[in-house]
Amino acid sequence: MSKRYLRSIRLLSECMQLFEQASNRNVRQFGCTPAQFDIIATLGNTPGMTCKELGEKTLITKGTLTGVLDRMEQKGLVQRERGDGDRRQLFVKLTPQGEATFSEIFPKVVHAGEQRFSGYTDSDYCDLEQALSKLKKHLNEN
Amino acid sequence: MSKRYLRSIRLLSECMQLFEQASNRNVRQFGCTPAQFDIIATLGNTPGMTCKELGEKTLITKGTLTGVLDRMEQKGLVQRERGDGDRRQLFVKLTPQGEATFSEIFPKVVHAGEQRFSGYTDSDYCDLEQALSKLKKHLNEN
DNA sequence: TATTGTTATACTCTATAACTATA
DNA sequence: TATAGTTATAGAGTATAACAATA
Repeated sequence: MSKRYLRSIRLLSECMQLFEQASNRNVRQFGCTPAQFDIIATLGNTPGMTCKELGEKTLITKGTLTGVLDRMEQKGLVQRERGDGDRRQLFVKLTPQGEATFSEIFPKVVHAGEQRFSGYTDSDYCDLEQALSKLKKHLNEN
Repeated sequence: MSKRYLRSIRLLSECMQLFEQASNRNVRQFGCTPAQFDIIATLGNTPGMTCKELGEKTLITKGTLTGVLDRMEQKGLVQRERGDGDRRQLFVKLTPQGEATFSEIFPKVVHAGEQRFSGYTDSDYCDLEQALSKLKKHLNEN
């Protein structure tokens, strides 16, 4: 019987869409596409990382990543550097301007999102985290 | 303190991505894009609906929807009809071929997704549904 | 005047595969 | 041979605004 499964998946997808729709609109108002914001948020507060690592964290495939990074480089948000070790790897990091964008936008986006959780109690968070942690573990294993 | 919020949102997004990545790959193997599958799944087992209604259910904006429906019409999956009532509205429904595609693909996609929940107990489902229902309600209200 | 859906524009993401350069 | 990243290609989704037909 797949009713139970469908109900859960539908709920998961509805929650994600409800959240993302508002969040994406918010991000775009700051002049970033969702993918670009994802990269800024991933690179923020790090010394940078290889394209491979960045692709794995953001789930953007390498061919796509090149294009996204090209546009961000044009906007002066990221820079690519050949590292000292393996000369096939490119090291991607935020430029000073990228850092500034991160510092300015990230807290605002987080704050706007957090507003939607106002009234969520400790135990609400706890239940949600537990249920989602279990789901994540399960999805990773199956 | 936004740590709690960030942790929950990160988990939500990770679960969704883990699930969607596999599901989208699966859907594409059947020759549909995720958006097209979304529309087929929404129209399946219904007499059809207006573009407006379809857009609301799938969260595809009207300008985009026209393009998606164009491609699906070309593939012979959907048809658009001017209704009897309000003559501004277009009624969208699956063609017989669209119905056949729905009947063939939908169960397979559901089944493949359900596989990843094998081992999920009744109480696991229960916890997940409760946590997500509460979240959905909350997101809708704030 | 407001609403339904289309058109037009410009951009962005996507999958995929072939390619370059290193290893 | 394998890996990191780019290039090339074709298609698809996105936001946005202007528009036609109808209400």
